[in-house]
Amino acid sequence: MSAAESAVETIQREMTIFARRARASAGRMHPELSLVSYTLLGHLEERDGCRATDLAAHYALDKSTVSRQVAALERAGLVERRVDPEDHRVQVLHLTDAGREILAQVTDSRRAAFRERLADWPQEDLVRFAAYLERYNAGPGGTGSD
Amino acid sequence: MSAAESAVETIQREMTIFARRARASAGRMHPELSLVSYTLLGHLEERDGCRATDLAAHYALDKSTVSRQVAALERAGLVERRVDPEDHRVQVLHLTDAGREILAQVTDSRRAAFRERLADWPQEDLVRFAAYLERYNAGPGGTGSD
DNA sequence: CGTTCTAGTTGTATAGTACAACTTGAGTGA
DNA sequence: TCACTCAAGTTGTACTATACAACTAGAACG
Repeated sequence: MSAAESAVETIQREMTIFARRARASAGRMHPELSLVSYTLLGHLEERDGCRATDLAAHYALDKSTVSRQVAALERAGLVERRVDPEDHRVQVLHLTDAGREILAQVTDSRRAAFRERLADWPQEDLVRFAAYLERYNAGPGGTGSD
Repeated sequence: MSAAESAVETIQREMTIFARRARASAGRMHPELSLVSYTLLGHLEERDGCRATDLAAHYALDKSTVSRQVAALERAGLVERRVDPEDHRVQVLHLTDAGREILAQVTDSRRAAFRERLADWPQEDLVRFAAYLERYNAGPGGTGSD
């Protein structure tokens, strides 16, 4: 096997390990906000509100899954639903102030954890690693882990 | 914000994106072998057999989780348990031929996906990216995404 | 020996997910 | 206008992955 092929295999394996760990630890780190909830909240902030169907499509989740996630987030007071006056089937989801606050908090704490984990990395390596990750995620979608 | 801090933030964001995408797609790609099972099988092949406890420690899984996963894999005929003659508490897990075959199949298909995604990367970058990921995952546990 | 440690299993509970059946509202063609 | 079809969400149900706690069985060491 060439060095490139073996590197691809390593990348595949390590990304897989990371994905599994991320999910497991997200729950422990932030019992109030699972990785999915965090992601959905982030999406709502980014888009400044959207429909449940959009979330389902964007994250390849079943609409029932999104429905229950949103219901939980609403129960927790982190999002609110506003019925679209144009189409009464549609509920436009918005972050509440509390939701915005928790999202910011979790983002901070996640960032702190990453920072600690990467504390002894030389800056040059951090920058290069970050660039590789961006390049990977920005790459042609659909075939990798998308 | 320093370049190092901004790099940390990028790493956090991109890793999160990756994790979310991987989670969404892992199950759909290989219905016959979950992400966890695949990872465990891969570990067994790499180490040429190991104990359930080692798997649990290495992947930060509860021993009960590993126990059930292994039981399922054994039921499927993909691994076999050999009681350690030195210590009868220990079961050394080994891939069966069927396990090796399925692992190879799934690895091929996953590798193809990754290879396609990484097709236009210079080998030098692949090797460095792989090294960074290994280093990240091997890093001090508990705080990042471990 | 008995105590304590280790490897693994089993009981129980929870979260996240999918699929299917349903409800409600919107659009559309005769 | 009315019936039919399509779209957005909800709810019933089932399954998987997971953790934690309680347990069994074997080993190690005094």
